[in-house]
Amino acid sequence: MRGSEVDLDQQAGATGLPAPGGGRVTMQQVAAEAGVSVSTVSKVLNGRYGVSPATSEHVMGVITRLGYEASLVARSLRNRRTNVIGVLVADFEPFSTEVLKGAADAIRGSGFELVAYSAGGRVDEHVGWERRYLSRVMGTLVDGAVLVTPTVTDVQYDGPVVAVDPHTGRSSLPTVAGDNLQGARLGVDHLLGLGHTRIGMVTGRPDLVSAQLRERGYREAHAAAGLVVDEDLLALGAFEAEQARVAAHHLLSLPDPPTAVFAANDRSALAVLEVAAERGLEVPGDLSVIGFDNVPESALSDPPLTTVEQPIRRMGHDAVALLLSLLDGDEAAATQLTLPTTLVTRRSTAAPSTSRD
Amino acid sequence: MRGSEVDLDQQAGATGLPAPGGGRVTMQQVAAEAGVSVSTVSKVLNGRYGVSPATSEHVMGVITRLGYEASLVARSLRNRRTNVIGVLVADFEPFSTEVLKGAADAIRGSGFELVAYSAGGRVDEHVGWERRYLSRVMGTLVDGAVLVTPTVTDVQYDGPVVAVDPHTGRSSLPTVAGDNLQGARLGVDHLLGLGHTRIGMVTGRPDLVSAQLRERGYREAHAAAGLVVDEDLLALGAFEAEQARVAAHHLLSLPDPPTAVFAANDRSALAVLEVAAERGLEVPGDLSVIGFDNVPESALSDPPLTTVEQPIRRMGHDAVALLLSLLDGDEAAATQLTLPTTLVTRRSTAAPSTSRD
DNA sequence: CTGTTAGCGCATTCAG
DNA sequence: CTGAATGCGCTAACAG
Repeated sequence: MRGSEVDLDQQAGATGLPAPGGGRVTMQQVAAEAGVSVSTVSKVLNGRYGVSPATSEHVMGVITRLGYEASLVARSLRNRRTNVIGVLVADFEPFSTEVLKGAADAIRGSGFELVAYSAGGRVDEHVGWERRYLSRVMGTLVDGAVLVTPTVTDVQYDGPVVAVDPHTGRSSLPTVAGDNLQGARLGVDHLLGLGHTRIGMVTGRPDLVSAQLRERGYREAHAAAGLVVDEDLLALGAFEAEQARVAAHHLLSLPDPPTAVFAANDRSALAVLEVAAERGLEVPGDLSVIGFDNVPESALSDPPLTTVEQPIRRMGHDAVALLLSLLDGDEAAATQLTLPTTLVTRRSTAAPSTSRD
Repeated sequence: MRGSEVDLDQQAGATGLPAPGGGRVTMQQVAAEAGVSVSTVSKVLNGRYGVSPATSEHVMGVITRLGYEASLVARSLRNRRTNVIGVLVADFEPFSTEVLKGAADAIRGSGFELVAYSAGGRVDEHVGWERRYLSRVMGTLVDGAVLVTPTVTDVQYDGPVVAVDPHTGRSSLPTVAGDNLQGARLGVDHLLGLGHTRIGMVTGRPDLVSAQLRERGYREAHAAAGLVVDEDLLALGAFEAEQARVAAHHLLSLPDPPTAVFAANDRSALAVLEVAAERGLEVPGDLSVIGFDNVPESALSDPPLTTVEQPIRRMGHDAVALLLSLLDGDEAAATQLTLPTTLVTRRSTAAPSTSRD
């Protein structure tokens, strides 16, 4: 690990030795090595005028030779503008990483860099993680931020912030979301069309608008079909695997259990699939299951999941594009985007069997 | 956007007004509002002794009221330790995001936070992006870093750095990788077992050991089966879609084209699938295709891709776990991990048809 | 117990 | 054309 070179004292001003293969190279060291002052190095680095070509070239040489690269942190602290966009997520899971891929698509060639930040699932400790994260990075590390599935509505903030699949409420944040209402209707109509009449729902995180809209779609679809919904058929899944498992067990233990389940997201749907398997239920023979999101993982299940697709990558893309416009001073860009959803039919849904075993 | 509150001059010392819903709250503002000095606020925040309970409580109150949160950047600059782990990627694509998910799994409950950093695909400009990234964030923003698919071998660095799927060469970096040799043999043996004898290969990025090992596995499998490999059947895909398309076209235009293709990664395999479809070839009827990686996307193709799985998430997990041990001072943890690969049979491979159409 | 001082790495005045 | 001084937001000595 340790190189065979002399071990310099990193604390002190150093003597200007390259310390090849060693720790971070600082501007101090470059300056010392080049025999100039720190500010000259800075000027060279940023192409400021007022440096002789000779000095400039010499310093440049030292920079490349030492492999110097400015510290993102120090530079951020000094400058108002960092050319870095932040994507703030509660956790890195299939949904947020899809958003990330879309964000990366949008940032390519823009000259911006991307930083994705997560406190590692310590979310439940504090609802409102997004405000904390924002405070930590906004205005210093990043010029603007994309919030993925924030938990609160009042994320008023000075800098440019765009929310993806937000807890909208009466928030005025620019927003990108899927058409959750239409999507839910699509999903439930599919089940209805197959002939199901007892359709359970594993609901999402109650504080998110997306979850509320999906439940509303479930209800509207029933109403449109002239069916009344049995409130016992709704169970809280909270967009989360463990809770969804509990919900699934509850629904399947009902005296008159549902023949199909609409899960508020794919993660929940996958949990329902698991529970069904554990209870010896065939999917889709004994139970149809449909999800929401169409994360790539939904195609990996057995059977592959029928689900409502939202264009997650595109949501990430559009969120960043919107953010870049905002950073460009285009206030008019601040809108609430809604992207269409579509039904992806795979093999977890079928007509109900006439007799239940 | 702008709140209805007074617009404070953010530059000057500020008068201590909360600026609710406004920009970043700084420690200055907290101190002013609480009527104490900045250092006192710092002490309260970090639980240092030497603050009266009364003051402490008061300051705490102001902190929560103003919603203050320390700037990650400023804190990083001052402290040697930041409690943040960096995952450095060339781009956010299916492979690197799987690693991210695994990293998140490993970090949960460790008290560390996760920052994923990408310059947004500007990689080809400079081979050796990892050294630049490292310089930018190591020692300041992050305590240690995971490098995903680095391009060079000589990433000597002082701090704890672990590489995932590296360009190993004679590098001494701690490393986590899939068993590429065994995986390639698995894949090609599968094709051989099906009865294929003319098997094309879309090779990977020549500078990566993983690519080299996969090609070696391809050759060894042939040798073990007593077959000589036709060098015309090897085409460069570089782990990248566009290049892989070119390679696929080349292979399928050969006078005596292959009946099966082993692609060095899933991205390439997916490209081969596309090209086959464009040329009116049935998969697996006319052409069998097998990939490598088993990214979730590989199940979404038509037909779903048969592929060699490396446990990517686990690789991310283990890389972070290793990094945490290193940070803990456990030098012994610095090893080269190789994780087993397995064959995932889906529907893109079959026995060759006796007569080609 | 509290405030003042110094400095992390860098970019920007402003003097020389 | 160059370097010394200043400050970004924060923490850690030390002095009061």
